[in-house]
Amino acid sequence: MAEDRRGRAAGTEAAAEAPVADVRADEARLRGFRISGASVHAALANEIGQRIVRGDYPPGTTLPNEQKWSQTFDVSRSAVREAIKMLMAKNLLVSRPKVGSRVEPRDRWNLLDRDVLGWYASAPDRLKFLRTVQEFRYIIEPEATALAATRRSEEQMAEITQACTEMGTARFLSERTEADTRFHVAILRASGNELLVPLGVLIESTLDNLFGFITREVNDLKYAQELHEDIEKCIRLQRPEAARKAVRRLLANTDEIIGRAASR
Amino acid sequence: MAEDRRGRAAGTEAAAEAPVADVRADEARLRGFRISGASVHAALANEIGQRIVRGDYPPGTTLPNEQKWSQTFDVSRSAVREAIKMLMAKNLLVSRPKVGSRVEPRDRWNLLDRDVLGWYASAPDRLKFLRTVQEFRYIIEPEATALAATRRSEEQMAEITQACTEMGTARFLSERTEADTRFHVAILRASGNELLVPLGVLIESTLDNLFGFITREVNDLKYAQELHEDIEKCIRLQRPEAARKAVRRLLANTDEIIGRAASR
DNA sequence: ATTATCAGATTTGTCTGACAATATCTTGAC
DNA sequence: GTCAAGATATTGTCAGACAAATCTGATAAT
Repeated sequence: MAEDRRGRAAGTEAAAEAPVADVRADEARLRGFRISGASVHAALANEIGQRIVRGDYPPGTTLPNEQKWSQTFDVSRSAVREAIKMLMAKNLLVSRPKVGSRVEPRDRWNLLDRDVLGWYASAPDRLKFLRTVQEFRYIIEPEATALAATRRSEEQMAEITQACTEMGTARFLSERTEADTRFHVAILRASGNELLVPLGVLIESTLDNLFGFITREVNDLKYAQELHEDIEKCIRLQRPEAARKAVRRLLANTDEIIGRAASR
Repeated sequence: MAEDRRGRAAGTEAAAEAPVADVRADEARLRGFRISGASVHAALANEIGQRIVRGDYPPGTTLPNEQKWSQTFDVSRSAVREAIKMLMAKNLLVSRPKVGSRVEPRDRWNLLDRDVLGWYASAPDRLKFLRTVQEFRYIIEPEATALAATRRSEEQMAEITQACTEMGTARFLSERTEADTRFHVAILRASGNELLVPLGVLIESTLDNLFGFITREVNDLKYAQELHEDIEKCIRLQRPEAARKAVRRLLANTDEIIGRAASR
């Protein structure tokens, strides 16, 4: 039901023979994304972005040209172009006339972008990724929380407190994870430094990745909840130094969970 | 000259009369960007993005529709769409059929993106921006440098050293600033944590903004150079704690320069 | 009176086909 | 061998059409 679409441009001739199976698979993958509600260009950006981050097209190489993509996925060139523009906006590639779209060196990628981080997180070695994020959190979160302890407004405090209690009363793990994320992001917002807020994607990514690991021990959840409440209390009482330490304890706990997952 | 832009919700007919002059001005501005080498969609993304960050279209409001942009700037709808897709990729807006493109809340913006940061930096209050970035650097750079001191490879060390010496021998301020940026970014790379690298844009932004302030005192440059060399030495000798302190001294010096500029 | 359903209108989404601009590569002249 | 001019491939830009989604308001049913 999908193969009949291929009718359009059998192209010149060469590409038509060999990659038939591949093309089928590509289409299937794209359809798979599309039915998940996204538009064509979004699904394309997702697919191509994932391939780049995954390493299918290493930095410095040029991607297939627009017409090729358009044939491969049986979509219009406009859709391909819009997808590529999105990836350009994330610094994954640059494109110039006649030369095509070249993958940028990794250290230019906008790794702290939600999508890019998502593609990056789905890389083969998740544990390594998690450890990198955790190291980053060790740098950011204690200081951000200390700032929050001194600068938070009452509204911000209320958000933090609410997220914390909702973590405790959540009845599903998904619900709890959502509140957990909200808790940490609220702290970043309360830090009073706008530049810290975008780093919330890192926390989101960590917790989403961790999602598969936890659930096991009830005691773990209980202890983690205590650690969160400690942090909430430090911010409420405006104790920056204590807040720093409380956050470090929580991160250490998270590290431990990751470590246990790694040794399984 | 900003209040007349507010023609938006004038709705169906009112908007047609008044903004004739504006349209001219808009076109002129766009041409101005275009002759600076960029493509149409890039120039458009720049213009619209800047307007959003500047606050012309506050979060939650709906932008003019695609046809309106296309008329205003006398470009094709495709170009507008590609520009908007770029801004979507930076989380500045979301667009849905029939409802239009809505500006996202500020805390969803990808503030650590190079372009967004650039637009943000050109806001009315540069000093405030600089102070925010500096606070962020205080959090990140000492730790990143400490990590670099323990983990740097020989190649990475060479890069750092080279950038440092080139800072010293630079004959133009622009050259020096470039080497300065390269120095700090090399340290981030050497930290061994990939997530730190994208934060280089912050340093780049700071130094670019500072560009207008310095030059004055030769002694300042000399002292700053010493501070950089201290950092280089700490990394070379693998002294993380000393590196942390050296970076804090440099940041304090930068703060002082900013403070002096502020009081003028 | 409130809710449910449907028709119409508006805006983005997608496709198509054409031509322009640009950079690379090739060919030819010197 | 070097340099210049042209061929060529690829993105950039444009115009116009239709599809899909969703908001609005009107009408009908409970």
